[in-house]
Amino acid sequence: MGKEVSEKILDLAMDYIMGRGYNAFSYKDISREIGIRTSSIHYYFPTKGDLGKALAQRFFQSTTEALELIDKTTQDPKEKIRKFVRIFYDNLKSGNRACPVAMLSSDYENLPEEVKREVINLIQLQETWLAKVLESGIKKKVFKFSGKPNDKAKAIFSAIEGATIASRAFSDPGRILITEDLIINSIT
Amino acid sequence: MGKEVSEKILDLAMDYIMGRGYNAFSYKDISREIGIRTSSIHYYFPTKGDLGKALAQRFFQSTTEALELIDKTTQDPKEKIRKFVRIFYDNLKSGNRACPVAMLSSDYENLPEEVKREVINLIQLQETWLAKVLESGIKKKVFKFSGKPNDKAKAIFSAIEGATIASRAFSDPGRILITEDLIINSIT
DNA sequence: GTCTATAGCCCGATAGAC
DNA sequence: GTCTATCGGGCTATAGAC
Repeated sequence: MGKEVSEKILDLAMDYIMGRGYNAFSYKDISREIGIRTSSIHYYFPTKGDLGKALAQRFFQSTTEALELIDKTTQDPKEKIRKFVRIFYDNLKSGNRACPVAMLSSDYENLPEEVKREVINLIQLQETWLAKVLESGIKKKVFKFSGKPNDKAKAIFSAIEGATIASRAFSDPGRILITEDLIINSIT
Repeated sequence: MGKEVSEKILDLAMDYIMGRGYNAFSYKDISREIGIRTSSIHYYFPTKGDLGKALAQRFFQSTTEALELIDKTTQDPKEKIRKFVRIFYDNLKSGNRACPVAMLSSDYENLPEEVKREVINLIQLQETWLAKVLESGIKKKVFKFSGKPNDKAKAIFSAIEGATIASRAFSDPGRILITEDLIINSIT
């Protein structure tokens, strides 16, 4: 049994967003690759905002699971952060795709309202997780920094997002790794 | 004597790029604000690529001068980096504008060739300057880090760019300041 | 240098047949 | 569910009058 059409649409839209951004792909791009007409895509996702929202929500789900997996398999806070960064690195290595949150954030002003809301949720999910890891690292005395874990989490996430954008633009995934060093150095 | 029309066009285009991005403003947006027709803008900048290129080159010039000013008025490497970050912070405070390089980088795939080239130049200009500051900081023993200054410069610039994107999207310039802390902590 | 007018393209979206 | 056909709008860009 093949994949549902709506799933194929979401997969392709995700690739386009990670590679070019939300406003740089069209229903036509997707229709061409799937082999159906643009009007058929509107059957599944009446507006592009609907598509963006569905896609962001699906990504929220898979990100939640990825973070839970890290928590389940790793205790050391420093190692958790390394695994977190690894996700972004792998996306860049395989297909030069930036984090969808970074792409959506840099296009934030031009997004439909319903998509904006999902972007906020995605950032909060990841920054909250990072803050929790930082706190546990402080408690275990493997991390050392001044300031609130929450603020540190914001700075770390921004740094990773910036690195994915530069990495993708210049096809240089190595930028993620040197950013990982910067982050680890700043909290140990 | 008023400003040249071509200067007004460049000023407005710069504001739009810093606020929305290169592909999210049109000749019509600019024509509306200046009070001339779009065809008149084509008289000064035949294609949008010409406009983007001219604008990036003008920004290269002003950035060069800003960096020279820092070098002339500041000796302490740490203080140089603080002044560098301050530039991005001020742009966000006054008008919620992100660094044009960050905006252009995140839209990189969708830029005309001639603009892409200028973006590369702009990044190199700033990363080279940062690397120089880092080296002098190492020599003066006010900085301490492993790895190449060049790589550290890339990571620092990416982090700042990411912070400006998040700051602008969520109207929270404070993100720049916590990123400044992260950077300073990672090299001292 | 600025205008009017328009070409040519792409976009998201809808109506209605099958 | 998928199609054809089309609408209304946006965009960059050009031709040619003044």
